[in-house]
Amino acid sequence: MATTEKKDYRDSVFLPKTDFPMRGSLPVKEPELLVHWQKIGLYALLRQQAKGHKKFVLHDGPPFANGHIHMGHALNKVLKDVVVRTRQMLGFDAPYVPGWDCHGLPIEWKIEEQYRAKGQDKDLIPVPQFRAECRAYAAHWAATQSADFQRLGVMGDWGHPYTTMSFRAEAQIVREIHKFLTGGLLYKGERPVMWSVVEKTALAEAEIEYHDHKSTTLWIRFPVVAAKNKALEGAGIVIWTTTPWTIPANRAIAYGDFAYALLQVDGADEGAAAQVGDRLVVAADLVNAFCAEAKITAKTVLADDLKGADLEGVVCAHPFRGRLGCENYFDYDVCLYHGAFVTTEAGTGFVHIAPGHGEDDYNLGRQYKVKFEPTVDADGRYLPNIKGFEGLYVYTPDGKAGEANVAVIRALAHTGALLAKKNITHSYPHSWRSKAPLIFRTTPQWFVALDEVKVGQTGKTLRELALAAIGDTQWYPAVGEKRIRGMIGSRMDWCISRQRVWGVPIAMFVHKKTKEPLKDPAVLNRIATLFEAEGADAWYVHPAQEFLGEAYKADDFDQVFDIVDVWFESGSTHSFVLDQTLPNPEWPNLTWPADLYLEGSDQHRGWFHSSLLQACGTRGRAPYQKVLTHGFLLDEKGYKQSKSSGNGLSPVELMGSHGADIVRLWVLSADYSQDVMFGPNILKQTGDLYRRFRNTLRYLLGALDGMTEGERVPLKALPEVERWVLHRLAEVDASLRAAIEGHDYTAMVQTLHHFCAVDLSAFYLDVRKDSLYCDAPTDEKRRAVRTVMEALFDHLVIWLAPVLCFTAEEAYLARPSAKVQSVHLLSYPIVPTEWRDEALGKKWESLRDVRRVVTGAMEIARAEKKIGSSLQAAATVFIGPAHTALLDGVDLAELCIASTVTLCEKTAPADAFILPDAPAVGVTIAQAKGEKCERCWQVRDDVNVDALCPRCAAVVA
RNA sequence: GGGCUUGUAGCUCAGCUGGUUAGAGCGCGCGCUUGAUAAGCGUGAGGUCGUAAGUUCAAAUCUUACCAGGCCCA
Repeated sequence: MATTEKKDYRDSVFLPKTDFPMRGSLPVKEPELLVHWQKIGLYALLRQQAKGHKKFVLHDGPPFANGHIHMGHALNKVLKDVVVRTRQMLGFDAPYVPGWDCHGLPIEWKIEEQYRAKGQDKDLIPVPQFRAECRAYAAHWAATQSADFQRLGVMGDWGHPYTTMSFRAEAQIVREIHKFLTGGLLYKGERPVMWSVVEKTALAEAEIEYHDHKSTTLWIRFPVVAAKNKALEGAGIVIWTTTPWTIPANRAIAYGDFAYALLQVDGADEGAAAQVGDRLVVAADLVNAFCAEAKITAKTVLADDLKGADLEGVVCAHPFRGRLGCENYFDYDVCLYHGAFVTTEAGTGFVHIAPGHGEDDYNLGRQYKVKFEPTVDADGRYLPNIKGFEGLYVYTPDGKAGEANVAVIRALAHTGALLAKKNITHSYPHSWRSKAPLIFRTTPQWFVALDEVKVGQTGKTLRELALAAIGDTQWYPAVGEKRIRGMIGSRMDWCISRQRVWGVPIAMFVHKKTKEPLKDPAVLNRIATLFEAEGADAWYVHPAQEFLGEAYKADDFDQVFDIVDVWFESGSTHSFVLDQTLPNPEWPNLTWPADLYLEGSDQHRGWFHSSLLQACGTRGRAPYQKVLTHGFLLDEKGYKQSKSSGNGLSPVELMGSHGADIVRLWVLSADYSQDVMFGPNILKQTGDLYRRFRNTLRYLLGALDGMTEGERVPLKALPEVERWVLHRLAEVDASLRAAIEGHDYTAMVQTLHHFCAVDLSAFYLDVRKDSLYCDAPTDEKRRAVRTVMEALFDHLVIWLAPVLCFTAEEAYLARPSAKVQSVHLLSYPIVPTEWRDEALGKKWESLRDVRRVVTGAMEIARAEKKIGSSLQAAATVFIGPAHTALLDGVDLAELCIASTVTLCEKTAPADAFILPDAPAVGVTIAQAKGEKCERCWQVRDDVNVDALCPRCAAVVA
């Protein structure tokens, strides 16, 4: 009687076996691995192991110690981590010391806010106490961020990071300031800032908000007293302003790059200030608009093509020249200058310039060396030198309009200079706190000179040095160079003083009489030494005389209490972190200059910029060899992420829900040289990407169950497919190294993924299932397969380690053969040169082309219900002579996972399947004849009574 | 408003210095497998290369303008 019951040989098949789970459960597993790394002291092991290797130092740009990390931080830190890890695995000693930027306004605000919430006046709090609270606040957030960065898998010296508020850092920052002082680069100047008369303080950009504001706009003529073009003499240059109170501060007039008209008034309405016969100059395009405002009813255009050459050198009188009560204060010349910022959008095409009361005004004034004086005091009142207007308020202490505008308008009307006025409502800066309108006002500030002074013995100015240093630096992407060059080339002197509390003081003394800063090294040393011992608080705690010593009298000096711009501080991190020439360097394993700075592209204006100026001013060159920038984080639609639009995702939450490796993989699969998008869809796709990597590792782990060294087969004894895999491994290795060299990590990830998905999963691993599952463990072929699979695993796990630092570790430790405590202690494998075999590579490309025709044909047979699994198929492959040599000795059935493949060197029949790419190959599919081997599932004609093919029968026996 | 910059299938990316029907992977549809199974294999459908002009025998690739973004300034 025939057996109807099928035999079950499942237990005799060598299926993959591993404890490495298919699902990562990363939120659970990753923290365990962090503990493992901590336990073995991984960072220290890495340093120890790489001792003596060539250094690669990435100097960390310090994030601000304020608030939770966001995806932008994650992007930046993961990139840095991958750079460091890949360099380390390439054989460098790549230490990483993370740091924090701890001083600055936002932290001050938070502390002020706490006082306000308690109803206390922060101005009554002693400075050291206030600073102590700022310090505690910064320390708290640095610790929080540190935990988050570590959770991301970022490897570094977390036990010993740098901060800008450590006593050592504060002391070194003050020493760096002193270098600029003694080098003569530091000077005191005046500069307009946004000023609140209510709070009596300068405001930073972030403290300003814009609201609608009603202003009186004026059309004012300035009589021409001298001009090259004689037609202009006696005419009036008409300016337009929205801030009447700045007229007493007027020192110049700016014109633009367009045509101006000279017109003669022929008729005017009653009440018009312009008289018949008056000649006036305005932009040609604005003649009609102006005449309407000035009630000029008839005019003759005497010229309409006056250009820069006509206007250059024109000298006007101030409208208040000779005015009674002004004591000749306004008798100076008002000259015309070209200003690129002048437009014809509104007004007259002439901009009145008060260098003390506007950014453009100030710059133009500096450019043409226009003399000016302070006009308004801290309370918003005209200073006594403004004769005729002294003591009038621009804005009163409660933020209301003062008398200044009205007084100025009245005076202008009196002198006949006022041609028209009109009220407008426009967007105007206000204090975010008091909501009062702001004014531009000059205040004394400390500047670093870019052009006026030579730096040390270099014979070059700071700007020249910086521009040269830009050329000596490698910029990735290359456009970065252009960007920073433009900024350094056109920027003004560096204003490094801030009237704040939480920072490093510009600790020095200025002689009360001579106004000369004291440069005595003994004094400066005492300052730095005390800072090193007690922090910068020392400046507020110790009496001035203690710093000055016995050689000077404190009464003769003003102590400077301005603090330094935080950009100067972060621009100095290279000194107190990297500089090995300082006494007792804190991180002796670092080097100066850094090999690499890596930050977002906004840092061309920020950290790259300030570090460059700082280092050029103190050391004559850039603190970095190479600068890499990444783009900004955008949402999936390409819009910027912001709190208000709610399109941001928290990396901390993502690590809790998906895992850090997913976040890391996202970073590395995006092109970071441009802006990087992120959102739910991209997250999902990253998860899919991840699973492919994870499952590839898992399959290899399962396939290698019980693998021993003795099982390995030498290269020469390997079948061709195995040798082809090794060839691919060699190719991938070369691609990866090239990608890493060019910082093209996207290519690195894509190469790896393509290899796993296309070469391995869809081809090699699939083809070798038969041998792996069914051949005897001692079978030479199966041993060859496992030899190659072991090589695959050993390479992949290391290649993936810099990116999937958790998953790679988990997989590595899952191998019983793991030789070291962590995959991260390994270097990239050196691929044996004999693995590379170009001819074999080409051959197998062609074989896979043939395979594609067969799988295509099978798909049709499946659709026709002729076959289900590919092992039910018997394929006939029709080839031309070109393929004879290619297929010689090749087991196509095995490659195509068919039960039989018959080669036929004939023209394919009409019903054969042909792919357009491979017209020389035709395939027909029939059902395989014979019985199914119940163990290997091949359909054969030699299956025995136990439903086994001879091979399987031998293995089972 | 200025400087720099981006826009190729639903998603992430390739497409070198202009040259045949624009590629890959993922996702999606369909099918197979049920011995990688919350997996694996096969196969199919998706793009007027942001828009519009122009240069050229020929443009995703060069030029200009425009649209929509981004960074930094004003």
